Amino acid sequence: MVDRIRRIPEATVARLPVYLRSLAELVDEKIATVSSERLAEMAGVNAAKVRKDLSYLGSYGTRGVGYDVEYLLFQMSRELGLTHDWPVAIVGAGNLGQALANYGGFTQRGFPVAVLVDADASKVGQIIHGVRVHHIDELPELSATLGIGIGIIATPASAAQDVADRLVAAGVASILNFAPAVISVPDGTSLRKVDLALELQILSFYQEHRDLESDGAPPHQAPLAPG
Amino acid sequence: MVDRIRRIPEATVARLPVYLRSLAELVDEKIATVSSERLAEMAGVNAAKVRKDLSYLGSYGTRGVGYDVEYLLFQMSRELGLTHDWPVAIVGAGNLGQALANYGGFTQRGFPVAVLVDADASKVGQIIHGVRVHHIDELPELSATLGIGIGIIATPASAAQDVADRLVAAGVASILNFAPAVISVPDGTSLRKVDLALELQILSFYQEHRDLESDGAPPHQAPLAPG
DNA sequence: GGTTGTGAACAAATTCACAGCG
DNA sequence: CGCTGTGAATTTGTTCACAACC
Repeated sequence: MVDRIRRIPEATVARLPVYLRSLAELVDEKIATVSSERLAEMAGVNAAKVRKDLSYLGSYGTRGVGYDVEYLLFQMSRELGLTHDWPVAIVGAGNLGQALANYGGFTQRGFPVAVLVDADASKVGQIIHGVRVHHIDELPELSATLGIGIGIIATPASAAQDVADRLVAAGVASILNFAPAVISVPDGTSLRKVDLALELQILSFYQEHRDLESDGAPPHQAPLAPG
Repeated sequence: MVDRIRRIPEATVARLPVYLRSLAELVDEKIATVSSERLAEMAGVNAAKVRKDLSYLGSYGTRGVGYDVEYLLFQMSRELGLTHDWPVAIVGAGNLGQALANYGGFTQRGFPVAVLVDADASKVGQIIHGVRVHHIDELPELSATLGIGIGIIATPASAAQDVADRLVAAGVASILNFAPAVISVPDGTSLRKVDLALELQILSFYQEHRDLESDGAPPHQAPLAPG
């Protein structure tokens, strides 16, 4: 495979972290090699998809043998940009923001919560789960000083667009939005959304339509969001 | 359009709640009619997609005019199964579970948190944000008594599969999994996943690859997860 | 023999473009 | 005339099936 213009499909990018997690488990179990079949089982997809996905990263497998777990883990980490930490800022120190600040999974996976930010002056100065709350007006300085690469919006929907604008203005180029609102960002800014109630509404649809269908509707299997 | 065998594509189902939210905003603003163009703008998609999506629900628009907001809202609610409440059980009364129990957005959108469930006996009996914690062994009775339709897994990854099995055994047919683990459920059970760290890892990829591409890579625009 | 890597076939989703209708 | 509804075209994603290779 020629090494040029390897644009990785969005659907594949969305699955790479799942493979990564599976590989990390294999490392823990001291397993040195893994087949696409085994990896597929762990990731909850099929083997052809695993092979196709991994092929976008390069030819890192060995025919007749499988993939070297550690080597593949390293290559994938590199491709995902996970060889260094990405400090994040959480905007909104309410219930959700506080819970996220306390969620160990972020730091553990290389996304230390460097700062909490809120518009409410009475919250500023508090230390929540070891993270200091700053006023949102300080975002530009904080962003530069702490090297914030990712902003998490955990505010009410009504504030979300304004917060997004401020994050962008502060130089934060990646945003994860938990507010139940559609927000828009300029080209060059990455945006993903997590809408909790929306997920339940989707489940509601499939529950409501369960065995209403006469003929072999597949049970609902949510794939990972592309992107 | 004949009314038979209207199977709605997964990608469409995943967008319906976004349209629903937009319609609710229009109702608040006392706006009676809306064009696909306007709705598209609010939902952050394009107009052709809105029209195609809505066409799966039926022919509810009027050519030359647009869609009646209230009528469309009603039809969509009905299709999504949101004309009645869906009580949910949250499994795992740790940080995340408690935060979710306290998240007003669920109840407000028709998903009241009826019960928190945990394996830790010392947590049982506590009232967290108005919700009583029960032992996980009580799941079958709770499920039946409270009419639980949806279970939310907010446990560590290591417990997730076991919890899923217990939910299924208790008759809960829809599961939303927050644990960073792949879980499998039998046919007939709906499953969706929200993996917080995974979203950040995807953002990391696009941040790492920003303007590495020579020629017109589109900026990352995360669509909604199909399903 | 066993497993990868990948073209080719297939399926799903998106977008175009315009006929149809109010 | 304006906007919906939808076939057709296009793009994106998945799966198949097998040649290539260890």
